[in-house]
Amino acid sequence: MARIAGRSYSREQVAEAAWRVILRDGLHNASVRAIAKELNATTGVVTYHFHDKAELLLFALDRLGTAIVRDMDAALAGATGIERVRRILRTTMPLGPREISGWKLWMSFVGLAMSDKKLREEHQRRLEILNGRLEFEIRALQARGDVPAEIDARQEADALAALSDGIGLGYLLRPKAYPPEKQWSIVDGYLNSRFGVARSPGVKVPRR
Amino acid sequence: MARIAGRSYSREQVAEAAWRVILRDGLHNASVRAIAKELNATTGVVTYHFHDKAELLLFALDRLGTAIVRDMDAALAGATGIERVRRILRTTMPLGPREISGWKLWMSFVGLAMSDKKLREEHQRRLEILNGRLEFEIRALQARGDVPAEIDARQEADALAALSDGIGLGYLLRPKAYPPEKQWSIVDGYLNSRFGVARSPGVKVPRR
DNA sequence: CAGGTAATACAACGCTTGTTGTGTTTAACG
DNA sequence: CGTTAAACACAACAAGCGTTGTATTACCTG
Repeated sequence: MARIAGRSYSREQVAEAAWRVILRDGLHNASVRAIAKELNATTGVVTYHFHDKAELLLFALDRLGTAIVRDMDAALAGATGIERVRRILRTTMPLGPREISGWKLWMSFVGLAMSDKKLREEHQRRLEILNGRLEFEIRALQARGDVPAEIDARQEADALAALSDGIGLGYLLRPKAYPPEKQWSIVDGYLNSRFGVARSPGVKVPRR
Repeated sequence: MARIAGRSYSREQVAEAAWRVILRDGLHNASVRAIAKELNATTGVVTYHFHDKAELLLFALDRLGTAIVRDMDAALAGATGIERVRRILRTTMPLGPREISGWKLWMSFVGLAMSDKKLREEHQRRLEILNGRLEFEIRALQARGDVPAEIDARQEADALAALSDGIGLGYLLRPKAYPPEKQWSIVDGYLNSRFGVARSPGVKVPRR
C-alpha cells in the first residue's frame, strides 16, 4: 500500500502513463523504459507493480474498459426510454477528445489481440458487457411498448453495436468522413427507420 | 527482373509470406527473419526486394487492398440493382475463411496505422475506394427509382460501410456473436428498413 | 533511535531486432 | 566462352528489448 503522497505510484498511474505513450508513439513503441520515462521514473516502478509487461498491458486494457463502463453508467443517470439507448451509444462513439483517445487505445490493442489470447478474452468480456447493456435497454423498451415485441432484442443490440463500432473505426481512419454530426445523423437515421423513433431535435453533440 | 522459374522470388511472394506470418504469429512477431524463413530463404531476399521493412509492410497492405477490390469487381459481374450492393458487402464482410483472413490482416495493420502516417493514408485510400463504390451503386439505384431520391447517397454509403465494418470487427473479437447467417440477417434487416428492399430468399451464404 | 519493509533506482544479462556490407551463385548476353 | 549483373546467402553491427538481481532510499512501527 502506498505510504505517502508525492512519491509512490499506483498501478493505475502506470497504466495511464502507458496510455499516453501508446497515444503519442504507438503501441509498438510503448516499451517498459518509455512508460517509466513518461512517469519521470525508472523501470523499477513498472517491474515492482507488474510481474510482466503482458500483465501491464492487460491491466491497462482492463482499466480502459472499466473507465468506459463507468462513463456509460454516469451518462445513463436520469435518462428514460429511448434516450437511454442514445446515451449508451454516445459514450462509445468517438464524439469528443476523450472518446477519441479511448478509441485509439482500443484499436491499438485490437491489433495485438489478433494474436494474443488473453487480450482477446479481455476484449470479449468488455464487449459482452456493452452489448448486454444495449440488449437490456431494448428489452425494456419492448416491455414499455415503445418497440415492437417481435424483433430479436439480442440481434438488434448486436446490430446497433456493430454500427457504432463501425463508425468508430471509420472515424479513426477517415475523420473527415465521420464528423460528430454525421455520426449522430447515421445513428439517428438507423434508430428512426428501425424503431420508428422520432429524431432528437437539434442533434446536440455536447459533452466535454 | 526474375530470370528463371523455381528460384527467384517476387515482391508479391514476399508480401504473401508476410501475410502468413502475421496471421500465424501476429504482426509484432513478423520480423524480417521470420518472413524470410516462411519463404524458406534468408533475409537477403527481403532486403533485396524492399529497401525498408516499412516498405514491405506498406506493400503487403497495398496488395491486400487491391486483392479485395479485385474480388469485389469479380463478384459484381452480372449483377444488377440492389443485388450489386449486396455483392459489395458480401466481399467485405467476414463470411468465409478468405474474408476472415483478410479481416485479421486488416485489423493487425490498423493497430500500427494509429501511429504510422503512411499506413493510415493507405487505409484511407482503400476505404475511399470501397465507400465510393457503394455510393456509386446507391446513386444508380436512385436514378433507377429503386431508392428514394431525397436520401443522401454519400451518407448512406458511409453508414452501410460502417455497419459492415462494425460487423467485421465484432466478428474478429466475438465470432460466436456474429455467425455468417446473423451477419446477413443484420445487413438485410438494415437494407430492408432503410431502402424498403425485400429480403433475399433463403439467406444464402456460399462462396468458398 | 533502531529495525523493517515498501518502493524505487540502477546496472547488467541475454536475446532479438532492422540494417548494412560483402561474398557467392546463377542465368542471360555479346 | 567469358563477362556482367541480377538474386540471394551470410555474417556482423549497433541498438533496443524484457527481465533479473542487487543496492538504495524513505517511511512506518515499536
